[in-house]
Amino acid sequence: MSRLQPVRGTRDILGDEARRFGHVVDSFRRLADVYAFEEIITPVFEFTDVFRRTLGETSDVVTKEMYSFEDRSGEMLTLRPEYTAGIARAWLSNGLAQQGTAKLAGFGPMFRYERPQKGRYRQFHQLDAEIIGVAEPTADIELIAFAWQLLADLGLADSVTLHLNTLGDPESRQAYRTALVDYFSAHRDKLSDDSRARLEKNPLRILDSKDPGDRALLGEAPKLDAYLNARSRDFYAAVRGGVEALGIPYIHDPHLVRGLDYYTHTAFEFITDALGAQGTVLGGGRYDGLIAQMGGAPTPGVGWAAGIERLAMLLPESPAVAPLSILMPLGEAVAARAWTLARDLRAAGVRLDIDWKGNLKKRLNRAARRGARFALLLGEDELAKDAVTLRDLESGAQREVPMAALVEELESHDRV
RNA sequence: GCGGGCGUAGCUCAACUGGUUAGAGCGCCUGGUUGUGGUCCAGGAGGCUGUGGGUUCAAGUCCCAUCGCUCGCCCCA
Repeated sequence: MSRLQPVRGTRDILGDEARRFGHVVDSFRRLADVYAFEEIITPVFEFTDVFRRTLGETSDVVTKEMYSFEDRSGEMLTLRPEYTAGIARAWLSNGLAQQGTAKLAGFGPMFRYERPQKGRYRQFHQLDAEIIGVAEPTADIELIAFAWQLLADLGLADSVTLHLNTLGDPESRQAYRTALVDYFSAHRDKLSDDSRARLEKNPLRILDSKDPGDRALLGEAPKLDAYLNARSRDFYAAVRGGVEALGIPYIHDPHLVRGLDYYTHTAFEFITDALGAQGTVLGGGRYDGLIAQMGGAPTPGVGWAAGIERLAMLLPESPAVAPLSILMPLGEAVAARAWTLARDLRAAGVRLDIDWKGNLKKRLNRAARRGARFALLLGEDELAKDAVTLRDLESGAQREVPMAALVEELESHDRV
């Protein structure tokens, strides 16, 4: 047992959970296509530098939270902790700049070496959507529209809240940062230990501290609004205008921040209170500085990512499955016909399983407990007539149906 | 990396202050004779009590360590 357990923070997804997971992915892919995003599938691991360059050498993230290892040829590799860096790398590797704007969407496993919590695993899965090459707020709005429609399609419109903020352009952001450092430095003795460390490494993060003492200081703290230049103000106004035009409810959240320097302008998160401390279900923002920081020509970008497991957990109900039919061949003599019949029904899209084993009583019993809708009995009597006995497991009614008419018969019942 | 709670069949849980072959329900399998279900009856499989040490005549029960789960903190790209 001990050796057969999964690695810490990893897990098997099966049964109803797998159905929910699949439903989230299906909804995302359908909508990504409708919004005219191209699918992009990037490797699950990259050279460590790809992530290190985007995150900065000193951050906790690099030093203790990436799944890094050396391969046999001595290369330092890292299992991707997020999608964006890989997409940015792919954009550069493939010379996609030549094609102008790119709207890219993908999903898959991500890896972070951290202590598991509710809805937070070492291997988890994300949906991701990015627009690269558009400097205008239209891209931000389109991404939020996409995200909102996805959440609404999943039945989550009422259980999440959109939090929206701006970090301003680099000039505004820097001015604000300086003001914040000045302010908190003056109150250094009242800050929590954690926030004193943040003062050095990541002052914006003090704004979303959970420490009550820190929070008490926020009231008097400088507000970003006062430091936004005209360009930044206009940009944010345009994003808000778009979101409002679409009728998407949101709250302006001045404490919603991003720590890294390449983030600019828009930051947004869809948050639920149903998942404890891990309430963000979908988050994103603009990262105009990222591609330049990776070594490419300065290129604007916006995107978001969403945790598939978290979305799956929040689904109000299990996804519907198509009615299940079970073919029950009775006796050796009908085996060959059972195979061809099953093949034809499946080719026509009927969801069908075959139960070969046990007496009929056992088989009907099993079928009922599986929640099957129809039993198809094929014995020698039926074979002689080129028919099956079709039994409705809900009503108990049954009658003989010619094989040729089966597909139509099953489909008409599907709609009941 | 730090702190709190918890680990007994697939699942939900029992086992008096340490005391003999660790039990129950659900689920699963088989049977109750030939092709008609969810009920009922009978039987069966399935546990090195997470793992490794220690204390004791005796450990599921006490102690230590470790692994895992869980709720938070740090972090959240």
